[in-house]
Amino acid sequence: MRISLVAGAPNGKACNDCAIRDFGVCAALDKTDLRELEHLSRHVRFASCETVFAQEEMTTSVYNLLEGVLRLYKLLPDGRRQIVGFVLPGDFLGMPISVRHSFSADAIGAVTVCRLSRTAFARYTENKPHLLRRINELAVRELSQARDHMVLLGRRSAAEKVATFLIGWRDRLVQLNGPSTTVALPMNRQDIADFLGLTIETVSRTFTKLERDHVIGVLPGSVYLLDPARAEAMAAA
Amino acid sequence: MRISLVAGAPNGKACNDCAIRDFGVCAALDKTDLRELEHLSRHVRFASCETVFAQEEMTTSVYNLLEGVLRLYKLLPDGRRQIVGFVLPGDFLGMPISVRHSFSADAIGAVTVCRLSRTAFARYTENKPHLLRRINELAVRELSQARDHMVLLGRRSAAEKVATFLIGWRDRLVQLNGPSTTVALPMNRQDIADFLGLTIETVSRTFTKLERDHVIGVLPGSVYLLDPARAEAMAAA
DNA sequence: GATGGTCCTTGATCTGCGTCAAACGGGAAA
DNA sequence: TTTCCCGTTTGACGCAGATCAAGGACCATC
Repeated sequence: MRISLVAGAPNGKACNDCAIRDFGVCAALDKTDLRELEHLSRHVRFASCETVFAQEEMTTSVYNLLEGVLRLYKLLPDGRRQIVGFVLPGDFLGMPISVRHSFSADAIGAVTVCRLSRTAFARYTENKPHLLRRINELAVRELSQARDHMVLLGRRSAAEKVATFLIGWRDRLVQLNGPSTTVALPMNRQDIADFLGLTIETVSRTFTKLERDHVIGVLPGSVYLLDPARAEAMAAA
Repeated sequence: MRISLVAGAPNGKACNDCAIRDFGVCAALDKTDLRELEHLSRHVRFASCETVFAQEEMTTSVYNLLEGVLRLYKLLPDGRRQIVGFVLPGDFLGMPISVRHSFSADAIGAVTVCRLSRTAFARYTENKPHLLRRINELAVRELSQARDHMVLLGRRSAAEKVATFLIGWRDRLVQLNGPSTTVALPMNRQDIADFLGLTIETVSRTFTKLERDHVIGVLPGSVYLLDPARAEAMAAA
């Protein structure tokens, strides 16, 4: 975990030209609001495996992810890890329940975030019901995803877990980058295992099995879906 | 699942005298706001095992639980069930992500809910930033609980799951009713199993084992903690 | 008091996934 | 080219928890 690089403040037209302008939290804001927001935000870059914030740390900031991928995870005292989510560009990270973070976030590959002071952002939202509703909407969507993931963790087999993960991840990438035959997997096998409540060996074996069954093809850093329908069926049932 | 009984509209002082006045969503509202809200809400009672709403149904209402306990669950096509939460008085049920419910809610024992039209409530909240912030706060708290539960489902042993459940449930009841030596368990063993991602047999065996180890005492419909420290240690580690 | 139903517990056995251990493969450094 | 490293795969084996099956315990109804 190396020292993070702080980029300069976004220039005058930064927020308006932001890559995630139209689908992040900021989608709820008009040009005037955005101009005000620009003064509160700073772009910050993190190298692979750097920690954006850690469990138990004070929550001083909120974040929008601009580029790259983050993993969010919780650790048990004995070191067992559960990844509670992966964060993609446009996702908002800024609804701390308490003064301390209840999970850690670190970079999978290089990332850029848009960071804002938590208190300044709270003040900013205070009388912007449209923004509050937007944040609400995002929170509720995340809650819904969290519940879906509970079903996966509590009630699905290893093969179903892996298939569900691949389909879900593909759908998120498609929404971001448009259709593609291959599904990039920037996270490693251990991350996938800790997300699905499995071991790395079981994930690896399951990938191999799906490959033998001609459902997927496995490449370094990605997979491609040979039989999307089969994969979707496994994810649904 | 029998027909639900619709109680009369709350009388003039209902909202102000409401049992959950001070800790539900409505805690964010003053007397004037409450008076307005009264016209939008109806108390509805459900008998044990009646369904308040079901997965895939249209979301027409939002709810505050007044009395009793609800279970929230998702079903897989083949019937596997994951309970995603238990609802206690004061809890708010009203943040649908889409036009259809993504989970079902039904009564564990007799319950009373305060029901409001979803659209009327949305209109009501529109220019009440304090209420929006309150709803946000509740959503974020639920999200945090959901993530904790992911850790439990993905990374804990059966004994840890049961201990964590008992401690968590006790804490919620204490917050509601004050300290007590016994922990009421209105839900049955199958519910506990489906909440913890276990089978009913494993839950039963784990209760028996905790009793043999003098951690808990098991009674019909409740348990008491003989060694709360041991139970808490199992829940933490 | 008998009957049936529901929920819970217990025992015997099975199995999916975890654990332990070794080998593979591709990229970086020497 | 060789060596090392690290992420990944594969194999052998073990076990926590699932499955299958049989018994309680309690309660309502007759």
